Amino acid sequence: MSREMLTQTGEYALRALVYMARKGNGAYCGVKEIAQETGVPANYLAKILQQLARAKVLESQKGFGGGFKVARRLDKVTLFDIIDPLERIEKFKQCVLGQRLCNDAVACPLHHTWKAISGQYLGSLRSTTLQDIADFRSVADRIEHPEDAAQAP
Amino acid sequence: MSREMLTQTGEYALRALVYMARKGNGAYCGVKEIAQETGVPANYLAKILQQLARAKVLESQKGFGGGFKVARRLDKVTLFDIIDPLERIEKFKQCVLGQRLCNDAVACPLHHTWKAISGQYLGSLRSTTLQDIADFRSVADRIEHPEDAAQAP
DNA sequence: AACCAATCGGACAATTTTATCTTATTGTAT
DNA sequence: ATACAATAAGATAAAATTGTCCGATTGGTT
Repeated sequence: MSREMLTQTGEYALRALVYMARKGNGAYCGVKEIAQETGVPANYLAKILQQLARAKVLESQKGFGGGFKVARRLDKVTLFDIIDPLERIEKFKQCVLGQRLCNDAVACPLHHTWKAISGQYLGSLRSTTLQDIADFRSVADRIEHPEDAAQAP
Repeated sequence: MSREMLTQTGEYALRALVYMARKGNGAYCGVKEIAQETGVPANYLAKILQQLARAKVLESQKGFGGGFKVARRLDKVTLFDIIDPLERIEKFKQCVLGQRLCNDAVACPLHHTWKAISGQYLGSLRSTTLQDIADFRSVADRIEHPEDAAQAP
């Protein structure tokens, strides 16, 4: 059993959702458009987005003008919400050395190290929202468009 | 391209090396013995240990009484040394969102989050040695054998 | 009502990872 | 020298992951 931080599938999902979040308007996004813009294989992306729709992270709409859109407010969707339905994140809770018994009291030699690492990983996933990402401007961006940065609250 | 913290292969390697480190004596360990004790498939383990021997982390000895042993002092072998030959760890340096350009100045929305996460991961791998692990006693151990713990320096 | 765009879902194909098996070779001990 | 224990190495198989294709279905538009 492997401990992926991010499978290919998870990365594709992030790319797509980040694209959708940054696009901003509440309209449905077609799979083709997202695939085009993010470089993700369209058919595979469709499957991934369908899974996220089943997990209530996205809403899908069939028919003309249909597609996918984020189902909740952007600040209510964490990276964890996106990745969890696609990968078995519980795998991080299992003992790295495969010991049957491994917890804070009876620990394998790597238990604490591993707990710290995976804790930070999962913590970051849970505390970062699509809103954070949509708002993000890189240093270069801020230099080019200084008026957009550091606005009053 | 997926970002594994630890593939099955990597986990097997850790289990085996931790077993060897904790066994302690400088003798060669047979693959069968290690496989038995760690629950790793013997033939597959052989392949993994051979890779680590090629990477100079282990030494192998053929013939009667042969097997594998750690090639350096335990405090000179980090977890990174063990995992690096088996997985492509550079994958952590690549942009999570697949952007061609992504660095501290021109960053993708996840660059900093990801850099922190992977930084802690790689840091832990580089700073934890087999010696640390061989020395490790769990809380329960220390209660059972208090004389072994907290000895004078 | 008929049409059309787009998802849905299942089947299938390719690739990568993991695992096994078999044979050859090496090196030590008797 | 011979036997034996154990690695080395290559071929192959199984499983999981990733990717493709296609027909069915849905739902809005004209």
